[in-house]
Amino acid sequence: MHTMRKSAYKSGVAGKSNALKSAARARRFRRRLLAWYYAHKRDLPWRENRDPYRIWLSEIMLQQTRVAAVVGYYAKFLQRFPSVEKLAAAREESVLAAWSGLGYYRRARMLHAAAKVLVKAHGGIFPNTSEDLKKLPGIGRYTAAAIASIAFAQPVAVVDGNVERVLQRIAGREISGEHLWEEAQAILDPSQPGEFNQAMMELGATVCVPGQPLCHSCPVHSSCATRGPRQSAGKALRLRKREISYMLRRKSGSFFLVQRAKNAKLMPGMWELPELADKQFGKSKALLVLRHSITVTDYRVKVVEDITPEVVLNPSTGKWIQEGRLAQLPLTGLTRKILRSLKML
DNA sequence: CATACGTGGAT
DNA sequence: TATCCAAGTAT
Repeated sequence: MHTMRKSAYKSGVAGKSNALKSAARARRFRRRLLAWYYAHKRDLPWRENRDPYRIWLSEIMLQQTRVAAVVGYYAKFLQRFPSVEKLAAAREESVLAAWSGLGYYRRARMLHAAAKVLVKAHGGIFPNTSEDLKKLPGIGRYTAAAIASIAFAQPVAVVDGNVERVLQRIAGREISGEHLWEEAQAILDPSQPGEFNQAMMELGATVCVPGQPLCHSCPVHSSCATRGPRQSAGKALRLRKREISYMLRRKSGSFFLVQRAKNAKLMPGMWELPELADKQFGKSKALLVLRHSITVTDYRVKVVEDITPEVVLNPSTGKWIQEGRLAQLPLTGLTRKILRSLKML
């Protein structure tokens, strides 16, 4: 049996929620939500068991990433790194290669770093409390609570984007910062925290969605103060626009690729097609033009055939890579997308 | 507390 | 086409 830390859930024990004003209402909410969850939950691969390694991996992959995008990566990653020991023993480049295309590559580096800590300092055994899990690289407050509740049944609530939206709609008002965590903890069913947390997120992801929520299908609509769209507090951040061109050099089954600087802020150490100097955009015939956005910039991307190499920005870091080796290399998502568009991957 | 970090599907 | 935004974390 694991040790509970008072600080981790003290605010919830009294069951004081502003969103659900009485204990009776909170109980009804829990009962209806969980009944709905058991009947409607999606059959997802990380719900097969409570293996903390599998739960952990799923939670890291799901950070800011849709379920649909994760499912395929999850299966392949588990096949490649079936245990925390295997992951810890791997080279970082292999881990990044398995992550290539999923985005937010820092997650993969921190996952790898955390695996090494787990094996070296914890004998490969996962801490079973939110507080201790949070000490590992890449595990913040949300992920720590998710793993602790799902894998170890620790009664700690999670707050992610889904839970935040559900709580706001239920309460019918803005809730922010620490108050969100207090509300979530107050509503949590402490007897089945992992299922309850997942039920809240499932509701937010499939019913209580942004925009037009499916209130007619909602198991807790009678508890809800909003029952409809919220006024969006839209903080539309403008994407910068930029043009960029890459060169495709191909020779007897090999591609010429360059490695990004190890200390680059964006995708350090990952491999991509050689980039051409800015002024080269539009000067030669495009093999392919596509759009691609990377965090805060919206790129118009042009891929040209092999032309004068002196306009290549960073040729010295380049290498000829055999076609068959591409899968083992940490390619950027954009490079992957380009090669796939050209049927070369 | 604001910002950067990737990508692709939904609206 | 343009914008939103998804099971967040680190700085």
